[in-house]
Amino acid sequence: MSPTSETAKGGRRLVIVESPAKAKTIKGYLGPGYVVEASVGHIRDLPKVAAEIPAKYKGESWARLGVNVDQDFQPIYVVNADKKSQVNKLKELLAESDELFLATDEDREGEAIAWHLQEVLKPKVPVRRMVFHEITKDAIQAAVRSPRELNKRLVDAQETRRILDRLYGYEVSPVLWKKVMPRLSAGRVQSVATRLVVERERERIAFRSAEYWDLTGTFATGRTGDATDPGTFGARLTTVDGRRVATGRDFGSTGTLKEGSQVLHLDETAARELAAALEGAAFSVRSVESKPYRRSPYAPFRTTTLQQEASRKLGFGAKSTMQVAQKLYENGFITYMRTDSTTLSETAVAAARAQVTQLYGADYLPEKPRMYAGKVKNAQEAHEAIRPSGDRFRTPAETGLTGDQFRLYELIWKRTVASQMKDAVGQSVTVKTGGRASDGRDAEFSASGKIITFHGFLKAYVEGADDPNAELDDRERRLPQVSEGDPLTAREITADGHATKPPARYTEASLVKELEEREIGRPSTYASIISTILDRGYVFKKGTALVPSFLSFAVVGLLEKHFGRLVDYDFTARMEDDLDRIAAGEAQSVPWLRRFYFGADEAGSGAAAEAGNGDGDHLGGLKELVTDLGAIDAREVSSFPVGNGIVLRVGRYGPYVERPAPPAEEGGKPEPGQRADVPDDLPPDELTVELAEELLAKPSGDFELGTDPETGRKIVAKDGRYGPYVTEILPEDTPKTGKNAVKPRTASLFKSMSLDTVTLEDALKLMSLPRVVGTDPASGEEITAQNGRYGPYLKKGTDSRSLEREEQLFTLTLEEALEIYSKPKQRGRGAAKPPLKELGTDPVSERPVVVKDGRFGPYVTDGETNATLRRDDDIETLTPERGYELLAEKRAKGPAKKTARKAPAKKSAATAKKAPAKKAPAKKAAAKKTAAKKTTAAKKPAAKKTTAKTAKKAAAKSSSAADGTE
DNA sequence: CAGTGAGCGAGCTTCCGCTTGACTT
Repeated sequence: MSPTSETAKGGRRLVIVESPAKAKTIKGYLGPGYVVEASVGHIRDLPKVAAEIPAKYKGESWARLGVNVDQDFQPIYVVNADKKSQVNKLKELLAESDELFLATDEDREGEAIAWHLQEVLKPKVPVRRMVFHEITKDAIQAAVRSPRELNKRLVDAQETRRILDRLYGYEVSPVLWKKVMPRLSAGRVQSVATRLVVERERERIAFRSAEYWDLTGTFATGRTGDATDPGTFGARLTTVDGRRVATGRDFGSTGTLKEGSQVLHLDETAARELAAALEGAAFSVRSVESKPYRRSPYAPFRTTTLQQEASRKLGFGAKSTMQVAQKLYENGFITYMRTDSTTLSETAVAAARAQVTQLYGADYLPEKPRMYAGKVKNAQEAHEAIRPSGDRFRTPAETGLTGDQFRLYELIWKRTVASQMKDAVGQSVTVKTGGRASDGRDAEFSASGKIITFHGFLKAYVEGADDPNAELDDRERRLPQVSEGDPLTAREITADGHATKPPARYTEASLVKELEEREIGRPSTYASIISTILDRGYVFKKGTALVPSFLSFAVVGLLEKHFGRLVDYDFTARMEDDLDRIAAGEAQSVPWLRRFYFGADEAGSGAAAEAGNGDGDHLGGLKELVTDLGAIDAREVSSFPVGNGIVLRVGRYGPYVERPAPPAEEGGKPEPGQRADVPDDLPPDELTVELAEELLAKPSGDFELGTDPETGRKIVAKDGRYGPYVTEILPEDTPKTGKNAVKPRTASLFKSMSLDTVTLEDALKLMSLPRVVGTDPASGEEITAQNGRYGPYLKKGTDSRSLEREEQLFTLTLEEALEIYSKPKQRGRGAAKPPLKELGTDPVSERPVVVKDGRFGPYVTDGETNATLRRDDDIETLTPERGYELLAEKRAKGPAKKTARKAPAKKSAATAKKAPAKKAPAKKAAAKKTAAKKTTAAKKPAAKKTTAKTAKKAAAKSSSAADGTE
């Protein structure tokens, strides 16, 4: 039953694959009668943001998660916004078809995509599941002939994974917003990736270097060198009086020899003395040892190895490697680039072998094709290895490619061809030579060389190495032809000093490699994992190295301490095992999720046994961990001792060092202590006590403006929490506490001024504020002009009036001031402003509805209920109906939310009232500074949010403090 | 992380895995 005979019957089939490029290729293999279209990846998912949650679930407590945790973790699926048009297209095509083939990838995600397609398209025609692992005509036609059923268990496993990731991400991230900084994130993959980078940095910080010395000698045979025999060779000192000389490997991370080590540790003096004593000594060859050398080619590329090699050889980052590969794939030059398989199809093997014979000759071709078994533990092998496409590989020159695409193609081509070539073989030789020093000590030197007699695959491809020294591995090194007993002359013997080095930082490529080995992440996500941790500010790049920020130390520290199980390196691996059992029908999704989320209280229950990833009797669920946050001390998780009593703290505006002030006297207010900003890009292992002292001694970012001629004090301009300001430096002996405390005069810059242009004159003028404008003849009260939180204002006793312009602080006359005071106080600029739009009368409250502009942007109000416009709403096009709808929504959820929130806050009712007062100050300046520091998008909302969280935190803190004293 | 004087509506951030264009700079 060939496809063509089916066509003759007039049946029309719709085949859906994941990728458009794949659809194009397959179309050619199936011919007429088949319509091949792509789903373009997943088409449905849990709602990502609040706006995507269907209205009917909006009031539910779990709606935020998109998963009904109270009812068997029922997920809410919505068609992805960017896939709606594609889904419609598929629906139309299906309407004209007699049969549907779901030909998505044969792995967990692919099976799920097929299931979602079936759910969304609701086909009325027969549905078949069709799978293939290579895109060749034979494979595709065979796949069409032998379809199978959808594997619902595999879909269950995927859904379980999806829900777990959602619960983890959307429950733990908010903990970070509350305890560290808004907009941060946590997730099964990114948090472990960040932890790896942080732990490596911790090792580097703890590392103590060791210095050790040895000798290098140049030995001559007495013969003149030629092409096959160099005549001389270099060798390194290995033993003295039979005792091995220490090398880097003999030292631990503490800078001392490893426990129980018997090796000889030479320092500079000892090395130089020995070198001198060996001068003129007679040497001879003690042994010549020859071993066969054999090396097999590397497996063809999969995603991670491609990323590693492109990084080492071409200097590409993971993201650009994938972008270039995507182009090559789309234009038909290579097979699919997101794969965990190293398997080549039969066609590919044949093509590679043909090319080996053609380019290198039959001598380089092994008798049988080489097979590469998958080394990746959780590999799903839905695709082939990454290789040149087609049944005949185009040489790089034949492709007509240029630039990065050419270079990446060449790399892939070489690696693929080399993978079907013979081993490289040769001999490795070790020559030992010894002599007696003038002081009687015996010194032995060793040299090793390698001769390759048959290059095999090395003709085509040599793998790059992260460590440049290791790259020499594949190179030849010839030693002179010597035999035991041959006399040698030591031409030169030099003492060399070495130091042990801390473990290297991860690069993008080595981190991806580590993640793959630990079964964390998938080929389609490796590049984006890097992007995520870079975007969040958890790591930054210094050259190719990934350096963790202090922020990541705080975040990882918190997660390790309070969510240890979730950032365990084996968490994902265990999850994979459990998912496999779900896919095999040996375990159930719901009990597994229940145990993860609600914990397992009933010991030995079926659920506990099935989840299988805990060790204790009682396993606290995620929900419990994120509900009770009292145990997480925000200050503690963001503080790290540096030494000398100095603490590094991660603040909302970046890292800073602090030397806490001495404890406050009885009843006195604690002093803030001495602080200094730490550059955002300072690698944590470079923050020494010395550097911290230096930073504290010379606060960074100060602009010295000069000296106040009247007081002799230094005047500086700084960037503070509330924006740029000027202040004076008080003499060291000024009392800062107690009764006679003197505070420095400070003043915010006017908006027209900037830190780098402000002059001493400006500063002195600003610091002269508040200015006495005059006395109100009516009351005898003094009227002053000053600059405050809300801008310039006049003050008379407790009565204040805002001024329009900052300059008025200096120019306003008493008459003008009295004029202002003669008018009633104008409250709030919003009140004076006319509404942005009038919408008519609300059907429920029967009040006029208008759109106003407020602190949080435009909102609709009927004078009683207020509702902020949503992201998609536009003032211009907003209809009255939409306005009523927003108000109705707000009325519906308003009271429910209030009671829900009040319940846990009972204890702190008294302190909670104070919070709003504290809330305001940080607002304006926080916005400014955040905007200045962060270059990423969406600055304003982030800064505004800070306010609320800070206030809440303050309230929470004071309440817990109060609890403590009871 | 400076220190001041009012009053006003919250809503959103975030996960991992599949896939590409459609957007704007």
